[in-house]
Amino acid sequence: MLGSDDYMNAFLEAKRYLDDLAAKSNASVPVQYPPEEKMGDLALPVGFKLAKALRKNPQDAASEFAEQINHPAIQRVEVVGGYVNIFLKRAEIARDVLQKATQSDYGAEEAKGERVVIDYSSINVAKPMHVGHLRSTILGGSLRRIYRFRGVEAVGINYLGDIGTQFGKLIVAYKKWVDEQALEREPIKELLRIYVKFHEEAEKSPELEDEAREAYRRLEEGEKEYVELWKKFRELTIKYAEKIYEMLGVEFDEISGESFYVEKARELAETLLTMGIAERDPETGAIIVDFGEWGKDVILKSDGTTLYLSRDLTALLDRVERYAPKKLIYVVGSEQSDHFRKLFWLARKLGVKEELIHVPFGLINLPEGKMSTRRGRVIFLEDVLNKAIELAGEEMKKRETYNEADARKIGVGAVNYAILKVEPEKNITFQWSRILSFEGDTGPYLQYSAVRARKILEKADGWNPKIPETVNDDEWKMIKLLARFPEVLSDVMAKDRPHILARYSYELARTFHGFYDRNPVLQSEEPVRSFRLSIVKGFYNVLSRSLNLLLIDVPERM
RNA sequence: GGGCCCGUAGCCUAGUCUGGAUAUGGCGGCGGCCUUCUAAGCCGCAGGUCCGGGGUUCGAAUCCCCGCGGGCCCGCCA
Repeated sequence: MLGSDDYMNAFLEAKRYLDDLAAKSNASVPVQYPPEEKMGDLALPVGFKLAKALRKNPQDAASEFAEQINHPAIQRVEVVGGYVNIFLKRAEIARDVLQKATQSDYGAEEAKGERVVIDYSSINVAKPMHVGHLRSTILGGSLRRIYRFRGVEAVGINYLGDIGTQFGKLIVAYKKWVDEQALEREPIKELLRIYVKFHEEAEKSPELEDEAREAYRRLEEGEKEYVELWKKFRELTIKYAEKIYEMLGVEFDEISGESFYVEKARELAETLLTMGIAERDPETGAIIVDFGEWGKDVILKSDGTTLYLSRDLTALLDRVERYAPKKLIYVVGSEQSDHFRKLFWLARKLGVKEELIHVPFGLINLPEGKMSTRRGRVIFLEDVLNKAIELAGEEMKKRETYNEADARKIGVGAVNYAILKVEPEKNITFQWSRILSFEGDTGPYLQYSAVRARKILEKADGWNPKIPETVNDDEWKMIKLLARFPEVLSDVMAKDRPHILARYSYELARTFHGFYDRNPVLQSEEPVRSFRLSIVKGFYNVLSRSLNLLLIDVPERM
């Protein structure tokens, strides 16, 4: 299993001990974290289930269960109703957790030679990136980092939409209307301009559509001039997108594209036909697949050209062959759920055994409705990022901490966190005020807590690994949260949902702000000073790692 | 008509997989806290039919069924 866990610390070991104990007693209940400090550190609602079997009331059943609890890290046990509340030995746990959480590789795992392939961003050639592209791009980029940190070789693929009839339109438009100077300055904006112009003109002169079809046909046949233009569009797009990816902190291992798979997809469609998985439509001659209750789908058009289902299937097989991954992950909008269901079904028919995961996410809409690039109802990604950076800069100037590099980190951090913290399935209505907010549950709030921590560490000249006899509630809450970091990462990988890490990071930062406010570090007497410094160090280590995994950098100052 | 997703305070949101203690936080509102490590912070107050109705269960925001509202998809676009 991915993310198996040889990462234990004393806290998680105690938790696992209780898990096993509950499992053995025929009352398998998950160990939970009690809502309040006075209810202990871990809890097992085990009494209710045992009551029937033991013919006792839940309280007595829980008491009987509690008698067998015997673990060196457990201080004491309280039975309340059907609950067994566990209180841990704070100092002992703290020593072990801090020892581990202050290591820079805390939460990482040894390389196991496993591999995953992640498909994300996958933009269309010659189209600008808008806020709608944020989710796939950031979710995928974050997952790639998380897997890699956990010792899994994640291969990030940007699978470009680089074929389709729009390229016929684009070629016609280019030859008629392109402004070379504008193309030099802002290539993608110019390509968008002529593409929009094509549609306007085609309203008046429908023969343009025929020209475009003809141009596309010649492109597919490999006419040199057209292929060169197509290559140019592709390269300009990649260059343009790379700038945005760099800003966002998103990396890829491979830039691929649908065009790579056209020929093989055609062959594959024929193969599916001979295998009896697909059939030829007697009326049109197209090759179709009957998915039963999901309906039918064309995989090879009647004119012999391929469709995205056949190309995606070919690409999937190619990825399996080249990378031999444990699983293949597609971070693609939920409107394509049916597509992936069919794609995976076909892959299974062809003997693919690897885990196939579609990570779906909802739309990003504007308050006035759906985005539409052609109608100009769209918010471009670079505009959002620039605005966020500008605003972050203004905030810094108020505090006299302004510097360009940190303003960028804060602005981008606000945007990335705003997207990553939300459960992916939900639709998001894009609102400037929300994404540009720097207070409360935001990226800058997390960054600020990290900056505060680092400032303390910079001022400290050193400390000893000492643990005082008593650990107060603020300190203890920090210890317990730090202890959970490896478990959180495992959960994220099991579900392929980075928002779990975002929520954890926020809780950690919030807890730290409270700790910071009530517990002086540098001015404290030993051994409290050293202890708190270790907590700050562990916090900084874990939070900055979490932020890194969420594509957020920690500023120097803010 | 069919399929998938979402519905938790004025707004946004966690928890739903794996049922368990008075439902998590944020924004906005009100009230406190800067002579001590950065107030992008901290503390407190107000604010809830967890969409509705049934069912299962000792126990349901969570599981099942029936509805309602919103979004997306439904063979030669991707």
